Amino acid sequence: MIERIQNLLRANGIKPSHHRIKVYQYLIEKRNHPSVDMIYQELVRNIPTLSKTTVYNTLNLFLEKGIAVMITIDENETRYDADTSLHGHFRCNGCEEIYDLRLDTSALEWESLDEFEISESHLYFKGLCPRCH
Amino acid sequence: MIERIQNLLRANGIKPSHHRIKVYQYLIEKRNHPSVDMIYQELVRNIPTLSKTTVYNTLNLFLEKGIAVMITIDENETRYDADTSLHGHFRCNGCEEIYDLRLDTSALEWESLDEFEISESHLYFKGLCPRCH
DNA sequence: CATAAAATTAGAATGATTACAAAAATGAAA
DNA sequence: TTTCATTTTTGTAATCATTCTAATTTTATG
Repeated sequence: MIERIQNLLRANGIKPSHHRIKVYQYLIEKRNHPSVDMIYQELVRNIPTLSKTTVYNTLNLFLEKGIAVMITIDENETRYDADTSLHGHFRCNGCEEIYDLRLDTSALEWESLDEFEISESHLYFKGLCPRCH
Repeated sequence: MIERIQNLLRANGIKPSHHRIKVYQYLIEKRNHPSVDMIYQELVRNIPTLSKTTVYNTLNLFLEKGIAVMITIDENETRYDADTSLHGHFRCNGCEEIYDLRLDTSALEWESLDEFEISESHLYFKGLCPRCH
């Protein structure tokens, strides 16, 4: 597992330090679209010297190298996702859970965007999830 | 014009004060998806006593009453739009312009969302616009 | 005019994020 | 192993958008 992460990081031009591996592992194991603080609070339990700045630095590096994406579904905290494939999100206003929305990518090939060069696509909804509805 | 705005505000349960009318007028005339600061800088030229807090209060009231929506396409500043119809946005990484994307709303009726009650939909892209491309 | 309610203001507080410079860890060469 | 340069990490301070709060001004009403 760790080794697979190391290879993935290296393949994307990221030196696989212990902290970086742990942050990436958190993202792919929890799949919970965490904020910086959520990652920090979890990891600091095992890495007492961890600095929140390191989590910021690491995530910004992941974004830059394209192995994670930023989600702006929460107005005051950035969320992160290691699933960089084209998909949407749903944030429940009741339980605050963020769901992944697998979607027919053909629906996202818009007509009038011919001349536009798209580098990022963001799609999300808010409302109530089945459990809270 | 002013009168039409007054009626619209009143119809949505908002007392049409001078400041509120001006903020709303800015939104519908400029159609530029402004930040709070952009609105403030423009209006303060004619209303020297204007406070930025008032712009914040006013926009939050508009959101609450449903006559404007928040756009999170800019990572560090919230943008606003008085067009509350379902449409997307495109932010050019070159000129920073935010374009409206009229889109086939049928494409946004996703399959697996049956049990979810949607109250907000957000769709945006980033990249290069035709001029900057 | 008087008075209560609502709107506006200014400044302080909050909180997420970034900047920065020092300290620690890493890795290669001798 | 030791040295030395490079990279990573750290802690603190700075930044900046937004909200809070309490005072002031404006508005509407009797």
